[in-house]
Amino acid sequence: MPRPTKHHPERGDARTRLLEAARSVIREKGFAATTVDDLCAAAGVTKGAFFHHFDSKEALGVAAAAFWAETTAAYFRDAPYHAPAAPLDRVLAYVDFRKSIIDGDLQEFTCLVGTMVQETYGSHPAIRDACAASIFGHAATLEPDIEAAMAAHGMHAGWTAASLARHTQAVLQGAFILAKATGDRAVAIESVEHLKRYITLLFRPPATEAGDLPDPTHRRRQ
Amino acid sequence: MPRPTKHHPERGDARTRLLEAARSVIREKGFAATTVDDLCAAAGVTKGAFFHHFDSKEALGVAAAAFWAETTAAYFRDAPYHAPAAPLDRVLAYVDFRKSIIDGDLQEFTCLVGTMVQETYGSHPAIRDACAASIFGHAATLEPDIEAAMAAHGMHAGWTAASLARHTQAVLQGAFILAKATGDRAVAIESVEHLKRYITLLFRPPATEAGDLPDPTHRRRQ
DNA sequence: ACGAACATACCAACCGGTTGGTACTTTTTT
DNA sequence: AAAAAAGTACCAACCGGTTGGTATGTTCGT
Repeated sequence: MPRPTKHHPERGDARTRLLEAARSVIREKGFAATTVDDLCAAAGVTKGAFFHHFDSKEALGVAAAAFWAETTAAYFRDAPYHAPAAPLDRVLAYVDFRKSIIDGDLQEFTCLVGTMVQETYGSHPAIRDACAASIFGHAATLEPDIEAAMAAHGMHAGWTAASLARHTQAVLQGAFILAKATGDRAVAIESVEHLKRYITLLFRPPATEAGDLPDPTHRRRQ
Repeated sequence: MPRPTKHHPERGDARTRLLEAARSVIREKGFAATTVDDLCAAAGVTKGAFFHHFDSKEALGVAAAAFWAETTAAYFRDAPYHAPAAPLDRVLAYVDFRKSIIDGDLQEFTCLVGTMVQETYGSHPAIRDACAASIFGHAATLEPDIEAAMAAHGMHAGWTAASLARHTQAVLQGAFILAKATGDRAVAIESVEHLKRYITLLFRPPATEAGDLPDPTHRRRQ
């Protein structure tokens, strides 16, 4: 492959191409099983270029997690689920959106950092931290809507907005694992539907026992 | 290290020791990053013994998943959560039990097959299938109690007992990932508590509007 | 005696990382 | 403004340790 870049390359520089290659190859094979040569071949660069941009394979892992955090943040920031006026509807629209993007091949909808952190949490703390920042940074973007929904429904629950936000990510990560095990995304979609049902039930006022007075601070919405 | 086995070894034969070593080492480092030498060292055997019992590293992965399925099946079969008389209480007791065993170090409570399947689903179908059998085999043990609970509560839900059983496993697998990312099991416990809340809400009769009569057959929609 | 259960020694391929170099751009000096 | 110096981006070839796997024993129970 003749040099595609003349330092004003048309298809991105080597660093970006390596990060994009890492995104797809690591999602398919995992971090440890992905060799530096794999990444170089997928990116169409040589090893020299790899180690020019990254001090080590571990450094690439950290950069790949950061790259993932950036690109997904932009993707979700521009996604349509922020439109609904009611905060609870935005939360539910997020879940629906996550469900809708479980489509195509496994390596297209699964989570790079969820995959990587399982392999690296013990041996590569730097990668683990970068993955954690991506996961919990994304979870944190859900908190304002959840908190607003809790306020709008006058809830004083035994759980926090932050913990529910984290739980949504746990369900998604677990759904990806089950999908990888079956090779079928249906089982992932199923779990996301359970998650949506959970959130719906959380914000539904409790059943009134005979003799109970409905709590007027529990506003219902549907 | 002088030979510890005299063919009636006191601490198990080489095959079992290798499987036990695989259980702990792979949970810590992942499948790909675990070398055959790692396993031999942890088991206190030589490579000759390894390849006497397993045709390849992949074959060990399959056997480790099967070993995991067997040992966990026995562990859960004898666990105390089967005691409650009411089926829903047994389901909730299962969730409580899973919560209670999230204790100690990460590699002691996380799931071997959940870790392995992420790395191997693309490259080692045999391991993936063995992992899937373990996960969904365990999920299936929950179905009778869930089904009995649905019947006892007269539910006609938009979800099946099997799908809820699978969802519990998704939540657990996701909880393990988050725990690995933070290094703190608290976030895993939190998600299991959300799961318990979900199941509780699922089986709670819907809110009654003012003037509504509680429906004795707790109909469910959606 | 014979096969199952190990051990020892070894290998070829592979893998992360290095070396030394080229082409091009930017900055500094004059 | 031109030349010199320094820096960036990348490449091809190479290196030494590691890895999964093998070939060939040796021990032990029956």
